[in-house]
Amino acid sequence: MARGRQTELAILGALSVAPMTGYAVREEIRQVLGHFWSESYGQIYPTLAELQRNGLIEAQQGTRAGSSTYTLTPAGHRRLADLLRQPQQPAPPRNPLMLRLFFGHTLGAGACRALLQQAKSDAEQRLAQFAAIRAELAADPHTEHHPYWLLTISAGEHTARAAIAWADESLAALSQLE
Amino acid sequence: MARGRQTELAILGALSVAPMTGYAVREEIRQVLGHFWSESYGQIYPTLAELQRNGLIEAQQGTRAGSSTYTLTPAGHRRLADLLRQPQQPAPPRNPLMLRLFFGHTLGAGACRALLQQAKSDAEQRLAQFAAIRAELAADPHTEHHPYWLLTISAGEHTARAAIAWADESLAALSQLE
DNA sequence: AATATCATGTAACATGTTACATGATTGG
DNA sequence: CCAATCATGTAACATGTTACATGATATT
Repeated sequence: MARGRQTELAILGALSVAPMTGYAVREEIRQVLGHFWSESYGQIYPTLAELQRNGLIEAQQGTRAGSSTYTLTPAGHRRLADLLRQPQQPAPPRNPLMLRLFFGHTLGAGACRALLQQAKSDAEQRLAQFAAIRAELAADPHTEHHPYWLLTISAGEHTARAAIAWADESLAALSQLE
Repeated sequence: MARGRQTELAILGALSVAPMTGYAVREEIRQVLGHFWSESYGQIYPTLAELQRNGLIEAQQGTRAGSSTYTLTPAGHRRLADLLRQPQQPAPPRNPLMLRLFFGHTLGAGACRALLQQAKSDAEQRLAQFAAIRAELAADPHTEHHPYWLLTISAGEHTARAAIAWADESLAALSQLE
């Protein structure tokens, strides 16, 4: 019980933007928060049930038979504000790319180059996706949320550009090694 | 069984640098890989036992009664090289800071500013730590590993600098909002 | 002698994904 | 009518942390 506060926060947050079904919560998180968050059905449905039991959300009849659209109650809004204010527990870092490069001597210079090139092209793809999201946001401005959503996109862009610069530098350094 | 390949990889990698006890493996990962990896005792000791059963590592009598120093066997070296070559399963992203900023409208501009300032000062501290690690590495160069270890430090530095620039930009943007 | 650090190990708990089962509705 | 998508839910599995129990050795 007491499903992860993080999951609770993500779900209450999604429902604070608009009422929706569990399925839609998952899609929303995948498509909108996808660059920095994720939740699976195995987390979402049990958490929705618990939130409802605790009176933080209410179910309305959805557009289909057997489907429910959930809405935040006033208590749910308060709970969301409360969770947002609690300190983030920093997830222990686990970066599989760095773990491999750290043992680059054993892995070999060629394989390291391949990893770096992959990392660079991943970052470039992310940059393109962020550009697309920016365009979407500009077309349909959710006034209150807009500036904050731009903040998170900007973070993704800064990180991606840093990754590209680092990969270029590192590829050059590896070339010099031979 | 079949403890996470990631954990296996981290432990075999640590032992490939030098033979050591389980306790030392944990310390090594905390202090040397700490910026991009972590393992707990609950993972390390069972994994060491399994690696030994599978003949990938060997135990020697440690300096103390009841303690074991583990060394890679030739099979262990092959296994490490094999694991390093396998594709990284990308851990689903979970960035609690971004999750909070995304709901910044509900959280409030003041609290967002505090989060950004904290993020900036964290990044500055990381930069200082990386500078210290660079100095240490320069004093005692592990010839073969050296260039690869620098790669991972450089990644941390690029990321930290990007975080600082992003935080500054975002703080300015939030100020304009009022 | 007391305290800190080195060292091993596990049980209880927390968290999270995957794969499956099930069925309604929509669009071609 | 058939396929894709919407929708709910759970059981089995995988992963990982925390807290505790235990004791040896080093340091002061």
